[in-house]
Amino acid sequence: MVMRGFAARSHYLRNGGRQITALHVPGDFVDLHAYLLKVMDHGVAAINSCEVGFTSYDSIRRATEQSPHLGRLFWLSTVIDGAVQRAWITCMGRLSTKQRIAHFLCELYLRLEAAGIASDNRYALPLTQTQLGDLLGLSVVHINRKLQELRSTRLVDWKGGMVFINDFDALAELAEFDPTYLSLRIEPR
Amino acid sequence: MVMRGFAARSHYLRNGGRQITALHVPGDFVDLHAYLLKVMDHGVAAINSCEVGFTSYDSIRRATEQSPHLGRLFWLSTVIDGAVQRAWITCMGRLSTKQRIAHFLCELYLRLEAAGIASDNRYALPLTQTQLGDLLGLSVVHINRKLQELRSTRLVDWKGGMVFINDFDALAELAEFDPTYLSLRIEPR
DNA sequence: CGTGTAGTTGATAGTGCTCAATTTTAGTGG
DNA sequence: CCACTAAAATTGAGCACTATCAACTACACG
Repeated sequence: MVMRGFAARSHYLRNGGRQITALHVPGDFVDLHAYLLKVMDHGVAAINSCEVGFTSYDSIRRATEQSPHLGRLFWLSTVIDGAVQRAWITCMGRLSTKQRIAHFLCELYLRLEAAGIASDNRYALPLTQTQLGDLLGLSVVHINRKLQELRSTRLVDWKGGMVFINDFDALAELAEFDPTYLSLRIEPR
Repeated sequence: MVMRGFAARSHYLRNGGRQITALHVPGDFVDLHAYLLKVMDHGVAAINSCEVGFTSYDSIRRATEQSPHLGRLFWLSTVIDGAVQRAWITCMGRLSTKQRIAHFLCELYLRLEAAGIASDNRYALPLTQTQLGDLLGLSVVHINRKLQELRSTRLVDWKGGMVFINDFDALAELAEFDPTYLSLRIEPR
């Protein structure tokens, strides 16, 4: 489990290309999948300096057997990861570059807010533009240009590793972002 | 659970666009996610004429509580779905159109073979090119053209709703397809 | 002050989309 | 068995989007 910092799950390709398939933030159980999938075909790496916690598979097994409720929570955690991945698939397949970036920034804000490490429409985002490209399936150059366009709308800013969302609702509207898939408790914003 | 036929999980966008985020084939538990996620933000629809089985959430809950092993199998099922989605993300982000199509055809062959409804490198694929486009995040026209190029390589054919894989290994090589993520039993091919 | 990484820019070549038309296929009823 | 119809597949043309390559700038660090 990630306690502090960001971690990325990624695939590497023959030509040196890379695709990040999941971004894990503090509070995320990173490798519950691996508890069930004996063979993993990809790697998880820290994005920045991370603090992580470990548990033995044995203790997870015992916990799930002794407490079905806890078992369901673990299961739920992986199911939500799946919902996030489906949202990413839709982003990558059908949204414009600007929408993809906006969608990602919206998603991450809500996830970090839920984790208690973001508020006031701002958060630290320790990614390089190259990493954002690997995450969204785009080249750095293109990310850079579309990011400039996005900044010029004044809806959002990202500099010095900090994201400032000036108008969350408008940004979400732009990205067709619907937070339902994150399964967060619905609270008045 | 799908007993016969294909079903697709998809998101719809404002502009009428559609993205298929998962394709379910016979033997797939389609809505285990929904057992845990009380709110779903997308739909599941039959692709062709389907035969489906139903179970109550109650009986799933009872089964998982009485038999942790069965519970782990259900969980595993959703985790494998997640692995497939991650593979799709990589496809959509970093593979060429021809590779994406080839990757999809390879994946589906192995899944159908495991379900016992495909063998001899051939299977029935009841999708239109439009649906394949919605699945891979591409336009019909583009799908059509790249499909022709793929056919011209003689590695694979697809006509009359039947796919014929003439050289699975070469097709997999082209698509950088590694079946690990499907978590199928490894059998000599 | 040198060094390396990240960010930015311009130019060019692919890649993929849209629109619109045409051909083929499958299914229907006579 | 044939005519009719709707859906699916195919084609061409033009344009928009995105990648690549190659510089160049900004910034942090020792």
